[in-house]
Amino acid sequence: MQSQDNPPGDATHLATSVEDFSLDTFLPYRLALLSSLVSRGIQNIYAAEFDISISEWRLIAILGSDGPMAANDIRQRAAMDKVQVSRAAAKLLEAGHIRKQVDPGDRRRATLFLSDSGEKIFNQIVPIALEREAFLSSSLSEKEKSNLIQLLEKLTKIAKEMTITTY
Amino acid sequence: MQSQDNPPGDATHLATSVEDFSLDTFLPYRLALLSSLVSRGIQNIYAAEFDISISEWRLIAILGSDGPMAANDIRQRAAMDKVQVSRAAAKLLEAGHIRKQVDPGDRRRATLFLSDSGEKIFNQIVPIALEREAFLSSSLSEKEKSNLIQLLEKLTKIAKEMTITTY
DNA sequence: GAAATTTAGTTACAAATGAAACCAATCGAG
DNA sequence: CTCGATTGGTTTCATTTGTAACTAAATTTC
Repeated sequence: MQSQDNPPGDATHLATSVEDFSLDTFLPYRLALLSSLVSRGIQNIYAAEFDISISEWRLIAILGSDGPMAANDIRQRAAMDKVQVSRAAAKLLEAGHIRKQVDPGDRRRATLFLSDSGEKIFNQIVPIALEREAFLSSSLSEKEKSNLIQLLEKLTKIAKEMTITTY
Repeated sequence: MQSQDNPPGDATHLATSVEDFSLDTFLPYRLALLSSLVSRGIQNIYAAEFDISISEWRLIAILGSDGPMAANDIRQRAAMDKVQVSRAAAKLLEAGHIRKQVDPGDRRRATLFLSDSGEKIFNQIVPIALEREAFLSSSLSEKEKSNLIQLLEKLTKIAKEMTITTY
């Protein structure tokens, strides 16, 4: 039984009743599907060309665009959990793409920053990332793009409220 | 150096140059962040109340809304890979939430369908899922919602083309 | 100023995931 | 027929991830 304003096959309306339910219009599923497709594509590139993972790339991206900061700041900035950050940092340190300088005032903290090779990777990856992003969103108009980011932002805000996280 | 039409702090415009680059406006990151927040929230509910994972829920959702089908059809329908489907099906079989009937014409194939307990879970979860979805998208107008689904659909189509998958 | 608490970050272990190899049934060309 | 290729699905193994426990430094409390 379909309601009047949710005609069958119209994937642009969210379902409101059990009878209407379909994964196709179920927002969490659509998001998960798209995100996994996109991430996978990107991951392959980063892994093949630079031998780094997505979370390592995130650290590089943050340190590259925002400048040096402590692991904990990265955690907040990128909504990663501390284990993720710690692991990514450990790998990047070992690979020599970042360095750490222990804060003399508080020896628990250490400021992380890109090494020369880290800078280099950042400068190389950004254009590739932007190019892929451009291609991905090539079917959208400028207006649609900004619209999308705005919508995602709204949803993210609510999703954060709904989840009890340590982020 | 910011370009004229990408003012700093305006998260609604995608970056176009290395100087502009920020994770905040990087679509793949925004998607990954939102998707992981949403999935995590949902996963907790499904796990706590029904002891099933996200992929198991997907099988139930598909079998519940589209009716019985073979594992391979589920794979296509839900853009899951065959290992995922196989594992989810194995667990659901063991838990007694689905059953399988081997196709006598082609003994490699088997049709999967919900058992009574599977039906029950489906009927219980759908309202919860829809409620959460409604809450998640409560900050969006009807128009924005349908807009969003449409945009996600466009992106998904392109993302699929960009990725060489077995899906 | 010693004991309890909090904060920053790491480590350890279990569960989830991904890639590739694998098995078994069917199809299809010669 | 029959031997190679394809299809449907499972298993194996290595890597990733998530949760919780843990260390070490700093801060607070009494």
